[in-house]
Amino acid sequence: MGTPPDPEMLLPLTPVVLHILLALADERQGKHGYAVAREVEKLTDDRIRMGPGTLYGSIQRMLDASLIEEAQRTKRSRSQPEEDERRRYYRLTPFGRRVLELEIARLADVVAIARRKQILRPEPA
Amino acid sequence: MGTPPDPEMLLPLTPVVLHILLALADERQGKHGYAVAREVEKLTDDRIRMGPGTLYGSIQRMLDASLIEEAQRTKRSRSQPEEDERRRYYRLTPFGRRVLELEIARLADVVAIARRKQILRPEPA
DNA sequence: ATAGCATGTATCCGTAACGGATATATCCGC
DNA sequence: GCGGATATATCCGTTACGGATACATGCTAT
Repeated sequence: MGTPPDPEMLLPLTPVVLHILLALADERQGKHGYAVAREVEKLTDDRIRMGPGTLYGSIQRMLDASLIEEAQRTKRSRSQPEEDERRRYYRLTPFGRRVLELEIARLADVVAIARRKQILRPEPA
Repeated sequence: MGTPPDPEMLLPLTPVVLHILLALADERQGKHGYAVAREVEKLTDDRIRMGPGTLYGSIQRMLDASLIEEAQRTKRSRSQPEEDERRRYYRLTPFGRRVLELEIARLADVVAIARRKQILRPEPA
């Protein structure tokens, strides 16, 4: 029934949304919100930090846009039988994955343009 | 008197601000607002379009942040003695240039992270 | 055991950015 | 001199961000 959404329409992503998608990109099982925030800080060497307002507000908007979905809690091994009940896990939807791919391709273009205009010094090692 | 501003504090740039800086990056003489908008559309293959609100609002904010400055109108040759009086020219400040460099370096890092996570297909030619 | 801190989620709300609509004036080609 | 592209300016509704606050749970050291 719903018209399949055009991923291009969501571009450009905001930096926050991009980094959340990136933080979730290699975790099939998903991550919970707080872990996403820590991953973003780690990936960006603390240059991007997310307070709770930004984090949970963005997650809600991304759920609404079907970029991510809530994932089932995976059962742990006998050695780790219990897990923090408060956690809510999220993972990329296939749609979110495509949006991420397109956004990264767009950013690669931007960097290429900047190189042509000699914004960057030599090639990064 | 004024404390020298830390360029890192302005990052990450919004996509609009980034593209305006990029459009001005290789023009020492500066460009006028409307020409900036057309350059951005050209550079992004029409994926980013700027209406007047976004364009002039962003220019004003960038002036306030000292990322750009108004440039003197350059005298034209005898064969082109007159020029559209309405135009206002802008160019990067040294500070704006540094901010642009840092932002591009940051984006290059983001793309590199995405490659590590196998978001992108092979190397772009 | 309990105090203290990190973990974890949620909401509120002020500020800023975006972006369409509108207005107005000038330039250029016919 | 008409019409469309050029050029700038302002207004204002919508959205995203981001700090503050709140509150509950898990962990660890004394």
